[in-house]
Amino acid sequence: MTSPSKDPRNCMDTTTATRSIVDALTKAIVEHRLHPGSKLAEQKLADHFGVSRTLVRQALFQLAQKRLIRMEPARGAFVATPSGEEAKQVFAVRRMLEAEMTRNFVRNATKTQIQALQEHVAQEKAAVQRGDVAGRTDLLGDFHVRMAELMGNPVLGQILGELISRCSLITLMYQSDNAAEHSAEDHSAILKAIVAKDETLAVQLMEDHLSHVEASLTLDRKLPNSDIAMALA
Amino acid sequence: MTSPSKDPRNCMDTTTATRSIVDALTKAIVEHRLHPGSKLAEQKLADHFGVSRTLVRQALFQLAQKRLIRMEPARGAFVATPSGEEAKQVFAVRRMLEAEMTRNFVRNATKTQIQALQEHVAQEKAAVQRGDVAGRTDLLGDFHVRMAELMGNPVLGQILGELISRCSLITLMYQSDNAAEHSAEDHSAILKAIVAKDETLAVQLMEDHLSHVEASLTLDRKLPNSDIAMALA
DNA sequence: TCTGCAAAAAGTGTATACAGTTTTTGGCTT
DNA sequence: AAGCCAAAAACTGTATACACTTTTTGCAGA
Repeated sequence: MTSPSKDPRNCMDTTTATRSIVDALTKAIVEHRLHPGSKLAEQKLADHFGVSRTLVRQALFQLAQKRLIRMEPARGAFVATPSGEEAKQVFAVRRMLEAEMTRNFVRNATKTQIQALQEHVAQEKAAVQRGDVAGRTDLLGDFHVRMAELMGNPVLGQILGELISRCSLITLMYQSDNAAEHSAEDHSAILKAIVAKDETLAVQLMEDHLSHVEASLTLDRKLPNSDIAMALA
Repeated sequence: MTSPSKDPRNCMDTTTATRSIVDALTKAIVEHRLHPGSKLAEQKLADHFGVSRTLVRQALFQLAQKRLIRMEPARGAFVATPSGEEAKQVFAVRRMLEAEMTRNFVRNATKTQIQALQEHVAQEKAAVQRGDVAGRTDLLGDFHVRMAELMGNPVLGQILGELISRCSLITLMYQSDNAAEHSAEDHSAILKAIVAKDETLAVQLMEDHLSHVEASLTLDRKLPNSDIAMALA
């Protein structure tokens, strides 16, 4: 490349550049288009996004902080392969946060907010029925983030969003059967309890829901997929 | 502190370089040696740490993700000035997490773990009595992180650690009177309830403790300090 | 003296260069 | 043919270069 100065194609917004790479990679990982253990070579990503390695590296560091990838010194970045132990911890934290979140939601939610959740659940059901796997996974996770945001607590929303992203990796690695339809039903039941202002029931259903999702995984199993995938890569 | 000499040999562990900058800046912010709103010029930091701007920038991006600094496009990085609204949200999340954490701790903690916490509280009291402000602040926050780690849940520990770092900034900006001694007493009371295996009381005391810390702040006032400081900078 | 503006200085955003390390490749030995 | 070592290729880690933006400085005019 011998054109050092003016590049006519330089129309990319400055601060948005790194963020858009983070978002694209996050989406690819969460949507399971990048598998756990996959190598993320900097130059290849740079070529793909049409930027230099500098921006790719910044994005990779941020993803590492979100635990969606892991970086090994001098070896590069790989899509994370969370252990069963870590998976249990993530679910434990989610239960802590979401139980209390549900309690507060029952107490303080306005009609408009409840209506927003109802529309969301309707979308979930539609996605499940039309067999839209990608959209379904997205919506099922978004239910929880949406609830956090509706509570007017972006701090909670962001933490929960990151935990849910990690759960996306976890469910991919450890899923035994697909409990997605069941999740949509769980959400519906939780919402019904919220509408009825039954605080105790709503909290209980939320905890049960998360425990059920966790229980549907085989967290105590070996890690066959990722290790073999890496070994063969 | 003078920066270490430039070593021609590559003896610095690769991943440790950026991390050490993050840790140093985090410590400086949490220990209130860098005030909210202060400009963090990249070249100055680079000179101070004896590295290039590249590593400083990586560190700054990570600090921005931890919300300890904010980055404005083309204007640079500044120590964060969390709003009262954000402060309330952080405390709300802490209450959610730590209430449940305390409950689990009462149920599952071993004698060794309780003993570790007791030693920690003893250290707190010592620091308070000898008037060691920096060590005191550090230890008071660490009590909560230590508890999370003792539960065998590093995921929780990290999230809590980041929230507590943010609280350090918050207390600096909004503190009206110094409730540090009172915090040490609170910790002592919580621990007593844990030893007595009184789950309900321990949880209640923890919630009260956090509410008390939050209440000791004047979160609803305008932000005079930081704005003026920045305007005069 | 104060205001306005242009030039300079400083600073950020991105690309590229280069050194050191890891991985791959290819040939040589057994 | 299989295994092992050396050279090459690929890749990561850090520094530097350069374009563009913001801030400061200095001077002319009112």
